[in-house]
Amino acid sequence: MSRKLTMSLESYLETIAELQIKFGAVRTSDLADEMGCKKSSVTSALQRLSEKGLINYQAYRPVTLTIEGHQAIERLSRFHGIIEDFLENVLDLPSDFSCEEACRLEHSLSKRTIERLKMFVDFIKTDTGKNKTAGIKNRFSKFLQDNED
Amino acid sequence: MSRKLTMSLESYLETIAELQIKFGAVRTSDLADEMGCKKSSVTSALQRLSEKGLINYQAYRPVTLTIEGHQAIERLSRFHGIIEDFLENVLDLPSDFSCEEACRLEHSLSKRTIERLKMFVDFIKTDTGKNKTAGIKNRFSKFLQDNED
DNA sequence: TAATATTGTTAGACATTTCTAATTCAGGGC
DNA sequence: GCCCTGAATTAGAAATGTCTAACAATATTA
Repeated sequence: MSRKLTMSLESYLETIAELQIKFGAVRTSDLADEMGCKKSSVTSALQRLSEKGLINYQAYRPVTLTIEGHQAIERLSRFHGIIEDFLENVLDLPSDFSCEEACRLEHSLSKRTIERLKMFVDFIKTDTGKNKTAGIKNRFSKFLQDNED
Repeated sequence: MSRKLTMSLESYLETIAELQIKFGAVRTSDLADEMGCKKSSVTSALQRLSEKGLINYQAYRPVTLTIEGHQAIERLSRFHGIIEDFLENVLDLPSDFSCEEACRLEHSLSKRTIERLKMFVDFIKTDTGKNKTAGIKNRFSKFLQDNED
């Protein structure tokens, strides 16, 4: 079994982390609801995550993340944050959409692109355009308004 | 059979289009080389693309795109171009890397994000920062140099 | 043309991901 | 303690996507 996670398993792992914070114990049904799939699919995913040592899983019991599971999540959630920040605060997309889109993209963007994207967001936030009044973000907002279809 | 393409089939279709321009006829072996997979995987993909009506396929003969195939490609290659442009000319990443990354991302980014990204790249290209000398691109380049690790 | 080399396909395997349907388990009520 | 209900799992199917190895078709070339 390879160590690398598929997009699907990454999503399950993240959702486990979310629900753990939200509810404490994480049950199969909650995961199925949140992921929009059947419970049997969840069981299958849990078994595969368990084989990879990312969750503590025993049949018929709530699951928890292992240390390794938490580490895997950490990288993902950092990626998610950077992408969401870019979509919402640079591209000026609505926050709910940005979050959903980040959920997809965090599994596709390479580390290299992510890190550069972070640099760019940081840059945009500090850059004021030297004319004091309007930073790039404001000018882009105006640009969007001027170019509405 | 669903009409929607998977990432994998999208990649095969694009590669067929590329090779068609490059070589005229598209053979299984060329596809396998370009995709970095075995010929039998190509055959399997070709059969599925054929069922979806995207390519003209007959065993042991070179393949060509159908009208539907061309249409599918059009959307994808536009997406690819926008993403590559962003990576290379806004994030200032190397062009070969940008192309590879765009190949992955064109299958993940939503239409909405792509269109907004295009607006943003257009904006960056016109925005000169109002101080005549340095546009955003130049300032970001400088920012990157100042913040090297 | 006949032998050979290349190219392409099939068959069969395996992993992933999902579903439905059947079964098993755990906790609460009696 | 026994039964029932709901939660969870298994079994079995299907689609995708890939591989290896065996086989078939085509091309080359002697």
